[in-house]
Amino acid sequence: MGPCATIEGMGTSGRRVGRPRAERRPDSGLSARDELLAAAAELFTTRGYAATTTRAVAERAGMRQASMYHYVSGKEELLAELLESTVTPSLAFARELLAEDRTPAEDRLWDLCRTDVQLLCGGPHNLGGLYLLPEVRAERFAGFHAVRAELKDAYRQLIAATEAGGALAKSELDLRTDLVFGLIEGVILVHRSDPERPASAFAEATADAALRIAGI
Amino acid sequence: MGPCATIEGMGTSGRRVGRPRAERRPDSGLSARDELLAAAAELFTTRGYAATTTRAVAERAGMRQASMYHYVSGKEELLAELLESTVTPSLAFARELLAEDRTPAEDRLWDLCRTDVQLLCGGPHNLGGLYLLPEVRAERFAGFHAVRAELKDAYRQLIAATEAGGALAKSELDLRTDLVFGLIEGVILVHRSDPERPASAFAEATADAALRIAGI
DNA sequence: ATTATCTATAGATCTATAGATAATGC
DNA sequence: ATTATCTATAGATCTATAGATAATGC
Repeated sequence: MGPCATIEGMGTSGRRVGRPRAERRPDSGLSARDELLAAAAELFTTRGYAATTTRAVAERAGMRQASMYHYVSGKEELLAELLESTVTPSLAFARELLAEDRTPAEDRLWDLCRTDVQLLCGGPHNLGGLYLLPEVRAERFAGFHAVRAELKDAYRQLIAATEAGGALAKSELDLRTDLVFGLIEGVILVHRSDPERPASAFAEATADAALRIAGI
Repeated sequence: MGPCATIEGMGTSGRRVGRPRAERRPDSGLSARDELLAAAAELFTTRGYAATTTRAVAERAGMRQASMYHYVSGKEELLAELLESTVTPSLAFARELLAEDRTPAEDRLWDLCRTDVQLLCGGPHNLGGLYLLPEVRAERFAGFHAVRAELKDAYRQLIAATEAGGALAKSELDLRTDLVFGLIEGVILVHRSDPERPASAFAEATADAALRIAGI
């Protein structure tokens, strides 16, 4: 490895292949694709998906509208990737928790709620807000929905494994699961309207509230 | 009043002034403006605001795109009116409850939660879903936000008036208010993903859950 | 030669207005 | 005469492609 080695995709140092950009900007350290994703995250969550133009995304990422197509096929791909990248860490954590069967289910449920809220609200752009976009229901994002459904099922399993949850009939268990899940998603909205509040304290309060809803 | 008297704005009977519509449809009993509002409600909640064209709204209301402008100034006016018409009944009910100071605050809070969920999820088009649209944050809809803030304050007052709420510090009271409010709005999302479930049972379960969050 | 970008633009919208038209009302 | 509608369209987008260009790599 010579002195020119760089991490792939990163624009770490001065000279880069290809025609220079029209407007130079300080190097963010992100790859062009990641800059597009970050730009899309901010614009989609604040203005909405349909209201965000490809020009707005590209220009915020520091390139011209047409150049975006060198990295992605269009807006849809950006949203699909953002959605999946947001829910995947939550699901990974949920799976770990499901496997820890020596820890009381109550504690694991609390942990999942707290972590989920923290992941959704803790990032720079309130990525959780993406879930609320009406366009997300489209067939195109079935992949995201599948992962999200699996996450919801993890909530259901944990609720069912608690002392109070073990006795519930199926319909009652479904209802509580929906309420807990609804609280987590509703909290995204609250965070959206007041992004100043620190996510960590908020996450713990939400987890407390979720346990109360679950009946513990 | 002769036999031709009709309720104003209603297309109650056969002969109407003005050029006939290009496509005749059975009379819905609604005024043209209300048909536009109903069409907008359905399209905005399902496809989103920005993704809904004036053509789609007008055509669903049974008229051509340009004819819409005879009744409204554009999409914004439709959304503004829908938002206000959705939150106003909730606020009216909240005010009634605040005045009933002989009823325990716990009971009134439960009632407010139940009624709010019922109003938001009970209608034909999940109007509550309008709250979630990213465009709603725009300055243009300040009127709606003012009413919504007043409703939230009613929640806060009721929570503060409960046994458990009386002892809370301000920051803790705010947090619980946000969590309760977040639950109500989150429930709209749950309802959106499963509109089959009867709103009434759901509304009561949500009210129960809200009281638990409030610490009762 | 390869790559990342640019500029330019065709084609497809979408909104809001202008002006015509087909009813009823008087 | 008044009204509610229509058709037509100008002007303003917005997306995605074609083709040119300005770097580095060999």
